[in-house]
Amino acid sequence: MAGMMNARFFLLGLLDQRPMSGYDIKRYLKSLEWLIGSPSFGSLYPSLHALLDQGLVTVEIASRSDKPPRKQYSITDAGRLALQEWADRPIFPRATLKDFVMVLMLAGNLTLPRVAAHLEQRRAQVATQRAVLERELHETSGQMTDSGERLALDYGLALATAELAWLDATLGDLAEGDDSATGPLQGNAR
Amino acid sequence: MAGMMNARFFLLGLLDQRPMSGYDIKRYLKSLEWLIGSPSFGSLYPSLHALLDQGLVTVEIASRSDKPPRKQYSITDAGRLALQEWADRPIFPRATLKDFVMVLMLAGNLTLPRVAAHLEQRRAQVATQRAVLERELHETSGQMTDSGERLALDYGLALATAELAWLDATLGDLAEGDDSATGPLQGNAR
DNA sequence: AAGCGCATGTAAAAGGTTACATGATTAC
DNA sequence: GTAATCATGTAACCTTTTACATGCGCTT
Repeated sequence: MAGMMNARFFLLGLLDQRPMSGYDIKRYLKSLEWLIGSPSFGSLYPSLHALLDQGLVTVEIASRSDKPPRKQYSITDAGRLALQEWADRPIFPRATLKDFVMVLMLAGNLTLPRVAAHLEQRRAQVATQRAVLERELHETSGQMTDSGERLALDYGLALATAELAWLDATLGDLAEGDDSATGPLQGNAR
Repeated sequence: MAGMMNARFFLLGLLDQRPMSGYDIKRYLKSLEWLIGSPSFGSLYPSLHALLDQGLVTVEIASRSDKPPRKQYSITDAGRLALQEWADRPIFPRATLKDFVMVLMLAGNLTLPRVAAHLEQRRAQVATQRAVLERELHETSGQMTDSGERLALDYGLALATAELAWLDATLGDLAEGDDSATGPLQGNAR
């Protein structure tokens, strides 16, 4: 699902929101398959087993009358501790869009300043990458090089610009509703 | 670099633009590492060897006076044929942003109608995904569910909207300069 | 001769996907 | 009883990253 052994921590974060079975997780993630992909059962179940072996989650077999029984996984105290440590780490330089969305998904477990810190880090990263793309585009625009490369650079530039706009707007919302109750987090999609 | 054995065809496409060494490819891809990631040498060199074994590329050792010698890889006729077949396949449903950028990069080797077809396919895919995200966002907005999920959905919505705008603008440019010489392909990044 | 940037390569380990196998329960 | 959905799991295969190993050629 993602390199850097992120996948397991992400699953742990989902289980911190509410206990779920493997099947539940798969369905839940289906709606954002486009952004982060939903893991295959062939990687999902072994990941849950690994978390279990590490004592970060517990299982409970939930038998229901009308449907086959399922295994409900719940996070443990040790799991919450490990998750906290993971979420506190700064985004590593080569983080992808996927990595960022995974952190975003877990924002509900984080304090507002921590969420803001993650957004700021992403902002810095995207701004840097945008500058790289722009420089590259200007350098290659002189010589009539490959049109495919120009297309790709232009596309990347458009996405980076849109992402920066969203980050700024969302960061603004966070600052606005700073310590007010639950925090509003209105939509900023244009 | 990407599942679906795409990586090798992508490399082949780069070599169709101009002969390069492994080191060259790595540097070339470095500027769009953010979008598609640049492969590690540990996967790059074996991929080139595989292309060589399949007869899709040839090598030539280029000795230069001032620097260590390098292996220049060039595409063969068989390689061009295989590449054509690959590029003609429609984008598969679960294609990621990365997959799309890889096709975009190779646009220079494709005819204008083919490029347009790829963009249209991507447009349809993104529009569908955008609708999924929007529905999900409205469904969950009633119940005060997790704020992280709302953030992620809103983020995805913003990106999808921006991508659709870029696709429409670029598709417009392609139609405009339809059969005029080299095709302009101006920038549409906002 | 030591160190650095260029350049290529291999092996071990990790992780994921595909395909297969299994079983419960409901609906026909 | 047979198909369909729900639900979990395993194994073979493929690819990638990580870490290491090697060597050329220039500079100090």
